[in-house]
Amino acid sequence: MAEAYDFRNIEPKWRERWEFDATYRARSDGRPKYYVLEMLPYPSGDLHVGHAKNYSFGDAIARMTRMRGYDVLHPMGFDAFGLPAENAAIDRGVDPAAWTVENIANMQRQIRLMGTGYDWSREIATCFPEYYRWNQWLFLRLYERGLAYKREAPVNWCPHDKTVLANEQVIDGRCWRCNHLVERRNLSQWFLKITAYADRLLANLDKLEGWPERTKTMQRNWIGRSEGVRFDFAVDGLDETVPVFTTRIDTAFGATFLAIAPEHPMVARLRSIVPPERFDAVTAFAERVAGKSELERTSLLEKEGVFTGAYAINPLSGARVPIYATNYVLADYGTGAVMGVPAHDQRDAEFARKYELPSVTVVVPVDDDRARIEGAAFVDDGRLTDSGKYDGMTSAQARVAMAADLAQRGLGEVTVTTRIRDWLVSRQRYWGTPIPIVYCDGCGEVPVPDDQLPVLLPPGAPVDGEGSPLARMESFVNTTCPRCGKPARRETDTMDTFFESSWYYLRYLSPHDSVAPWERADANAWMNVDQYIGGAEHTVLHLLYARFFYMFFHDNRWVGGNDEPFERLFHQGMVLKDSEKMSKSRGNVVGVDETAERYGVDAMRLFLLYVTPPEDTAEWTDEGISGRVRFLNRVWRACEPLFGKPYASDGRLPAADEADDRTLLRAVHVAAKSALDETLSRRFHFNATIAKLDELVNALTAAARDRSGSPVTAYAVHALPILIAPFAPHIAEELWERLGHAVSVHLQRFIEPDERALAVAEIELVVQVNGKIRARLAVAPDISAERAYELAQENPAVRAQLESGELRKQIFVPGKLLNLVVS
RNA sequence: GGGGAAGUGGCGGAACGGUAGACGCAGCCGCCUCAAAAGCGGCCGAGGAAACUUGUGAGGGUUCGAAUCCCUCCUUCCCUACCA
Repeated sequence: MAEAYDFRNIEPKWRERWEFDATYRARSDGRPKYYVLEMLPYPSGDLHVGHAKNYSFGDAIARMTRMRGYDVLHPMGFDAFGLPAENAAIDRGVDPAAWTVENIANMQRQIRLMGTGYDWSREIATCFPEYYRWNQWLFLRLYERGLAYKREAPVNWCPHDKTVLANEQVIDGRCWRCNHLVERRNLSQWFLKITAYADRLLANLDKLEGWPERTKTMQRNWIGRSEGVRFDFAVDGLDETVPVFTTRIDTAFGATFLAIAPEHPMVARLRSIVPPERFDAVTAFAERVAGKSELERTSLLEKEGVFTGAYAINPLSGARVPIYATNYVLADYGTGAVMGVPAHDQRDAEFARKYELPSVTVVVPVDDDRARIEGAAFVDDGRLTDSGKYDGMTSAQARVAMAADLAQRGLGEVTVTTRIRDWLVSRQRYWGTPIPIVYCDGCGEVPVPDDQLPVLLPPGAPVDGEGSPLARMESFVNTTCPRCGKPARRETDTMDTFFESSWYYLRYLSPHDSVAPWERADANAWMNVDQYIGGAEHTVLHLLYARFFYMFFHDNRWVGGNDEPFERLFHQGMVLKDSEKMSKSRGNVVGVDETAERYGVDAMRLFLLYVTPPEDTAEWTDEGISGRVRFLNRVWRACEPLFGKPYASDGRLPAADEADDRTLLRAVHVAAKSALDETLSRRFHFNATIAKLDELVNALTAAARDRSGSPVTAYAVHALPILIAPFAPHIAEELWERLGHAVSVHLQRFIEPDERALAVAEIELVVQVNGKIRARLAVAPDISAERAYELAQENPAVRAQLESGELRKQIFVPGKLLNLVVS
């Protein structure tokens, strides 16, 4: 009995060889470049088959592209700063650096175990000074241009743990660790001015043709550009105005109150003109609302408010309306104040009903037959009424006219408001990049000079969850002012880890550079990322931040080409087990280690690519992967007869005269064409390609029974390792070697689909009568319409149908079908 | 409330206006075997003995022809959410 396919020996053997031979290193040798990248992973725990799906997919694309003659850059690294390491430190007293290094080692081992073809010579880990010094360098460049700045902002603060919490660490308004109510505190925070790029981030989306439409839509919504009018309400009895923003200025005559955020600066200034008890009530309400986390505050459906005791004058209608402090107006969107129009805004309607404020209809539907829903505001455009000189105008006309009038009176202007806010990048945390700023009593805020970078993250900080560890390290805090040399204090906040991941794709290009984060020449050579792969959960955060950074780099001429980093984007789907997301708490995690040990890596990779199209959610089943193990065994047996016979095929297309040979030859090229088509179309539906490989192996199995010695069989056997190489790299390499080849199968050219091999001698021509199939005729592929019609008439079933009426029309699709229209 | 994606056999899926269900999983039958496993061959949407009829969430439309394009509705999943 011949030797069976033994993945336990074969797979590790080839991984070592590839590593030793640097098989997957990008060469920069003049071939066209291709940069394929999976999103920078966080090195957490063990990999499961969900991760494996992502890596199998990216690796298949990289391998296919390399075999098509491209110089492929496919790097890997680790997003190594962040909370899990710090939490491990807090909970178990371990050193975050040691914990992270250990995790990286394990994850590297597992990624290598998968046989992925990364260029490890370019590996990065963001927690090392060689990387994060460039974070600091980039931060300083942003700072110099006014794009990084510090201001007071409300953050989640746990009074018990004395620390700031991320939004996701606030559960039902309480601290996830100690369960104390979280407060919102105004703290001085660092921001990046992404809003300065809002218009460009939005406009450029139209150019990103290789991005999924839904991702672009989500980014558009996130940026949330609204065109409207900003105009001023005068406060009655006070020489002050409250600006409001609205997209529906046409409803201005329907404003029956003015709603302002409790944090609005006007609240304090009303003290002099309102009764003291009203002022106290407003202050109490503001404190109550402000103490709540944004999460809790916005998830409250009930609208609440307090009358301030003051009134404002509507500049258009002249109406005097009460000013309310409310919980549903956000302080940091628009102007923090809105005109309340119960008749034409659903939120205002709910608020007005609760506080018994009047509703005045000023827009009526143009076609009145639409059924009105009781209690609902009429929010559509219509025709104006009870709006003074604007009566009779359409909403669109009124918007123009009112904006013009306000502008002329100097009381308002057409303006644009965006939903996106500046990016809060400072964290009162330890395990991150120190922000390179020094505070000096004499000089103020002083940036650390480039030649003093990196500001090292000091070891041995008190990481115990009791507030900012760096702030409690005297040795870190105390320094000298870079400007005047006097004693000064360091900034003790660290950066959000999204900072690192906003530019890492450039560091791969010059990974060991010690004079710049990357070389412009390298960026010119490799950017853009041709294919970016990652989960849809990063749609608005990472992908927006990275685009913002890249625009900044482009504006500074640090990169050439266009101002978008990612040419094409692909969101891979998840892998479920028992129809549920894999998680430790559910106990349904299918690990990479166990799966590789049990079934082999190649079978795992094949199954993950085969079970669904890559963008779909897949379901893990043990039966499913068993099918791929069977497939690989069949592949092995098909090739086995030619082991050690290097001259059985020279790889050139053999003549195929017999029908069986032609079928086999065709199966080879159908599979090759599928792989190529899926790659070129960027659908990457390799599940369809692998199905064609199944058919090829079925054909080979049949051939082995009948005529194992034919030149076409030998050709197909030699083609098979090349065809499966992108998907099952280990077995492909082993077979290739056993078939007598010395150079890696992964450095071979992929099989170019050949028209002669794809051609068939005979096709089945479908004959329809009035669209219903009545016959299938075996004919030559190039049969003419006339001849097809003649043959169709000879067919009894067709003839019977034709007799039922008169032939009106013939539709002939060459090589496919003939449709006869009879009536 | 807003946005997006998707509904095809027992299951995963294939079919980018032209033969619906490729390929695989599960199941059934056979060969091989003392037997089992593995392997190999065959069957496998529904109704029907067959001819044939019917069938891609529901309904309508466009077309010689629709799973595919358009409209209405239903269902599921994902994202987002008091954004004025």
